[in-house]
Amino acid sequence: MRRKRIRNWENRLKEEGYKITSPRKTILSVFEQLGGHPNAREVFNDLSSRSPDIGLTTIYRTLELCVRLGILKKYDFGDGHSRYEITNEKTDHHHHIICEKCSKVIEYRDFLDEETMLIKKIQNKLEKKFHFEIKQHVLDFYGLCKECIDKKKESE
Amino acid sequence: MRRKRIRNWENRLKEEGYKITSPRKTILSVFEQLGGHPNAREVFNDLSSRSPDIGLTTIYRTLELCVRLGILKKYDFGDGHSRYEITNEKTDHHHHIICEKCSKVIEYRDFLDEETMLIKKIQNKLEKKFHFEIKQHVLDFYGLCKECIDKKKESE
DNA sequence: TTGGTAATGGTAATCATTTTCATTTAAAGG
DNA sequence: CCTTTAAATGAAAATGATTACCATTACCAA
Ligand SMILES: [Mn+2]
Ligand SMILES: [Mn+2]
Ligand SMILES: [Zn+2]
Ligand SMILES: [Zn+2]
Repeated sequence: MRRKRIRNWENRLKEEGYKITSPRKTILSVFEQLGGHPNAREVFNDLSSRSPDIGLTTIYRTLELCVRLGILKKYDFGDGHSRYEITNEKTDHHHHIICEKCSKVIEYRDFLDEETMLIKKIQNKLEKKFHFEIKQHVLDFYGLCKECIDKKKESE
Repeated sequence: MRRKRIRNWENRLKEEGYKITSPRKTILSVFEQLGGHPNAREVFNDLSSRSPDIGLTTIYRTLELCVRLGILKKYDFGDGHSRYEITNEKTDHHHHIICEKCSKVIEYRDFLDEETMLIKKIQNKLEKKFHFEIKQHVLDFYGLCKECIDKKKESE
């Protein structure tokens, strides 16, 4: 089991009958290289020099397509625009800590064992009680990052 | 300790030097009576017959003001518009189960004891590790509600 | 009761995202 | 390789939520 299929997302597209196009390759490369949680415009800006021919429309379309196919995850951290993140073994499930002041996002995936177990337990309880079929969960913490705490102290 | 201050939000406004106006009373009454998680337009529609003189602008302003003062909580369930909910003893902290198909929201607050304790524990760990000051958290589950599961089965 | 100031509401402006439609391109065959 | 054809693209216009402006109104402290 060496490095598993590079550009695994090309397969996903083919599987579903979508074409592997130049814009799609370029847009996905942004996620493979930069990582993080860019929004549509940030992807657009990042590409503006390298590929000024790719329209913002196509970026939006590609991002949403990839979300539908599970290639990207879509997040809303409450700052007014959707953010996207590539799905793969490394970035798979994790939780976020978000600064309410500067929107910095820290992600962590070194869950306590209890953390994972308990969430499964809660999920089972809820599925039975409310007859839901639960697909995923979001556990995000909101607060102030170190920098914003310091800034706040100074200005007081 | 009988029922604590009715319309406690009037005090909050005064405390912060804001005026108790007719539109503000009316808008907050929607939350006291209807409950739920309405968005700005739904509040506007609900008021359209009773108080057709209140502008959508004022509703947006009032909602955001109340969020700043902690009178309302603001949520984003990913369906494209912010939703608001009144904060009080009864509705205080709870988690959500959201249907990804029809956007139905169920809320629950009968946490397992472990649930509450573990979240505190995780929060402490994170505060130390990342030097954050964590103010709140969101634990929401996403999936399909009973009705949407049934509909899906039928159409197959 | 009244003056000063915050609040309001209509309208225009923003901003993210979607739709439309004419043009281009991937990829399946030949 | 060359054609064919539906899918994909990009520019521009449309949409929908939220915000900014500004002239007018209404709290409320004096
Ligand atoms: Mn992340
Ligand atoms: Mn709720
Ligand atoms: Zn910060
Ligand atoms: Zn549903």
